[in-house]
Amino acid sequence: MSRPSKRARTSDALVQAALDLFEQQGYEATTVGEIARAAGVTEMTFFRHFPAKEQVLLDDPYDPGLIAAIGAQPLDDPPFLRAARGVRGAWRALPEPEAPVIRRRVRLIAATPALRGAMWRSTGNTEAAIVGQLVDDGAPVEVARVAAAAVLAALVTGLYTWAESASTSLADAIERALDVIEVRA
Amino acid sequence: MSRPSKRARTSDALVQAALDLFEQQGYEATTVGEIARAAGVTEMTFFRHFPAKEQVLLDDPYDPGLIAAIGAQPLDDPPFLRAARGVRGAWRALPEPEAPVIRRRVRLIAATPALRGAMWRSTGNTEAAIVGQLVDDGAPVEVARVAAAAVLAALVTGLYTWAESASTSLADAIERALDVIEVRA
DNA sequence: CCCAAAATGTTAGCTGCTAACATTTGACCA
DNA sequence: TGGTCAAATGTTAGCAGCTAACATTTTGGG
Repeated sequence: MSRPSKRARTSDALVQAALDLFEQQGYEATTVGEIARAAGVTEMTFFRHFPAKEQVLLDDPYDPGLIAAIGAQPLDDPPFLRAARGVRGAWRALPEPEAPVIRRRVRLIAATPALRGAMWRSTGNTEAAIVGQLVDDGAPVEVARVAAAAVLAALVTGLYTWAESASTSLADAIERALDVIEVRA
Repeated sequence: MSRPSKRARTSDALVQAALDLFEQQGYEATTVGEIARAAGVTEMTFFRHFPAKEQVLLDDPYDPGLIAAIGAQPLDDPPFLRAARGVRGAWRALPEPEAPVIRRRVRLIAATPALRGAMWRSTGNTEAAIVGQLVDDGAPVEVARVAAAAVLAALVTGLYTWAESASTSLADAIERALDVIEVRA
C-alpha cells in the first residue's frame, strides 16, 4: 500500500496545472515552462513525462474492450455497422465517474483547432486496432479503414457536442451521435 | 494577358521545391529554410506565403459546388445520407487532370502522422460549410456535425488509399469509400 | 519613365523540443 | 537504521518553427 510513485505524482501535478492554466489563459497562450513551474518542476521534466505539449491532454490508451465488442457483432453485418454497433456497446458498458475530468479535457480540445488536429492524430492507435479486428473478420482493408475512420469521427464529434452541452449523460451523447450514422432505411 | 504575378510564381516555386524535398528526405527532415533556399528565396518569405510549414501542402479552398450538391439532395433523406450523396455527386462531376499532383500531395500526407492531423484540421472550412447547409435545410446542429465529420472522414480515408494504390481512378476510389458508409438496410 | 505599392530581405527573439551530462531523490535491503 | 543503486530531476546548449519591426528592392500601371 505504498503511496503513488513519485513519477505518477509529478505526472498528475503536471496534468492538473495544465488543465487549470489552459482554462484560464487558453492553450496556445500557455507555455510549457509555465505548466512545469506551476507543478513545481522544470520544463525538461515536462517533456520527460509527455512527448509533446498536447499529450498532457491526450492519452489514447488502446482499448481491448472496444475491439472485443466489435468482434462480437454478427459477422454477416457490413463492417461499417459492426464497427458502429461495437462502439455503441462498448461505451454503453462504460462507467461514468470520470465524466467531469473528461469533460474539461474534451472541452479544451474542442475549443482549440490545434488540439482538434492532435486529437485526430491521437486516435491512431484505436483506429488501427479497429481496422485490425474488422480485417481479421474478413473485411477488405480499404473497407475497414473507411469504416473505422467514419465511426471514430462520429464518436469524437459526439464527444465534442457533449462536452459543450450542459448536462447530458456521456453515454446518451455517444448513442445519439451513432444514431446519425447508423441509418435504417 | 500578363504573365502570372510574382507572388504566384514564388508560391508555385515554394510548393514545387517542398514537394521535391519532402519526397526525397521526408517531411520532418526537411527544413523550411531548405525549401526557401531551393526556391531561391528567404525563410521569411516562405512564411509570408504560407502561415505554417504544413500549409504548403494543404490548401483547403471552400468548395461551393460541393455544398450545392448536398443542398440538391432530397430533403426527406436523413442528413447523413444527404451529405454522403452530395459528396459523391460533387466528386463524380470533377475533372481529373490534376490527379497526379494531388496524388503526390496526398501520398505525402498519408505517410506523415503530423500531416494527417494537419489535414484533418484543415478540412475545418469544408466541414463547417457542410454543417451550415444541412442546418439550413432543417437538420439539428448536433446531427449535422456528426454527419459532416463522418462523411469527410470517409472521403479523406478514401483519398489515402487511392494515393497509395497504383492506378485506380480518383472518382472510383471516392465512390467505393462512400459505398462503405451508405449502407442500405 | 516614374513612383506608390507589393514583394522581399534583415535582425532579433520567443516557444516547442532534443541531446548529453551532472545531480539529487527515493525505494529497497542488509 | 543506514547505505546503495536506479529512477527522477536539473543544467546547459542548441535546432527548428514561427512572429514582429523595420529597411530595401522590385513591379507593374499611369
